[in-house]
Amino acid sequence: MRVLHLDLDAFFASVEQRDKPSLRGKPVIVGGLGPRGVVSTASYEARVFGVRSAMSMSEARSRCPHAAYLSGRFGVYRAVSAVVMARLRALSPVVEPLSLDEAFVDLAGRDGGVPSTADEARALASDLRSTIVDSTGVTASVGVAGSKLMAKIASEQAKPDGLVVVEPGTELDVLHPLPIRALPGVGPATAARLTRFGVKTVGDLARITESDLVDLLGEAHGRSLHRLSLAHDSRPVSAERESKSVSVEDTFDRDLTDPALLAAIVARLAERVAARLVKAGLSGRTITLKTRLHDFTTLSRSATLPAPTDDVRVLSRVATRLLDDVDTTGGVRLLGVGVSGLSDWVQDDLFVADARPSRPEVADEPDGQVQEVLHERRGWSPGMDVVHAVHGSGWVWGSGRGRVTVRFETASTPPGPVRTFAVDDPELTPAPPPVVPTDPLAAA
DNA sequence: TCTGGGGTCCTAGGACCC
DNA sequence: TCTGGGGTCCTAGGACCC
Repeated sequence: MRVLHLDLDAFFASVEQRDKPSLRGKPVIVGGLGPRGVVSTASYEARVFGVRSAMSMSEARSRCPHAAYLSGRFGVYRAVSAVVMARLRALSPVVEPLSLDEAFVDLAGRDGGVPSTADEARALASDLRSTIVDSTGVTASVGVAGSKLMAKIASEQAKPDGLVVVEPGTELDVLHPLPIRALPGVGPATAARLTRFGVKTVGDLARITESDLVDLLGEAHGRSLHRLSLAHDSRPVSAERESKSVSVEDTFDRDLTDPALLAAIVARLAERVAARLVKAGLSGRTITLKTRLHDFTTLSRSATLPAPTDDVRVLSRVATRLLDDVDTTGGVRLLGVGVSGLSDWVQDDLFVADARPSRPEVADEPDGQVQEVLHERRGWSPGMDVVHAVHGSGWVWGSGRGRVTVRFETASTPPGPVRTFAVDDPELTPAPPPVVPTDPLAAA
């Protein structure tokens, strides 16, 4: 019983009820209040009416018109969460937060070590729950078990405001009667597939061979679900996990079509991403533009730079250029900009067009590094304007490993063809920066 | 007035390299 | 002019989680 899982009950709604006594005992729904909002958290009083997380606000309003609807105060939630996480770290230094309201704790890192009896585990978890409600005013449900899987399932069963300890040897008794959706990694699509094969419970799943499951769900998913169905779970609780991507996105109240407006929004999203990268001391190589169209189809377009950046000009340039590859004429409901391939350093000023390679020329590079040196000398990066002796003018679409991809534009047939060159192609040279258009958002 | 925003992980195909 | 296989990088999409 070395893993503890804690989950704050209806967290956002509980904080609101804590801070505003008139909301206590009443249905409270926190989420987006705009025309396209969804429910983030529903209090237990609201769940009685069938209101659930991720439900559209319009549906929530029709199910529970008398509820209090709130947009949420994330600064407050973060502060409450920090108090809770501190309490957990006081228990054991090995704490893995999953979100503001949830975390695993490895009790092996605790002073007294892993609790050896169920009674000891119960006493420990019970103290923790009291401490949390006393220090934050919100209740928590806790599960204690031998693995992450079982601890999480236990806390789910403990909800709300409860405690469940899974004793060693009883795992399959707890697990096998549950519906497959109880397993982490079984969402609507996987559940539908499995149901077609007559698999409804975790016990049913456990009777399928690993190779059949791999055939059905793919290598990684099949193997992992097979193990989980047998309560085999050796995933460690990991305190420090580095982030792999940073992104921002906005859904609009109505679909947008004006290309200049869309471009200005993308530039603004890029600014927000850049600000977050800078604040976190991160930079990234791959820039992704996400577009959700009027019919909810979602597209992504990405470009990878030769080296990481956190420069707002580069991010903005590349992201707006990626938008050119998307047909937005039918209307766009969401735009997003993300950065991945993160490092905790920035290669200074390498891609700034007007401050380009005053880079030291490296002599005597070993063969394996020649390509990288070419990258640095040329400084090709997506978004940069270029001229090619044969194909005319265009802009850099992507680059990597000794090649650079260029999209050529012509006045008559935008967008023009995409062609790939060696990074050191002498026919390919940087073009002067284009005239910056005025910001349509300023006018709007 | 169906369907947010922030993430993670996986797959598959093509390019490229050995 | 005949056939491979493995490995990495990149892109796009999808499932899933809170």
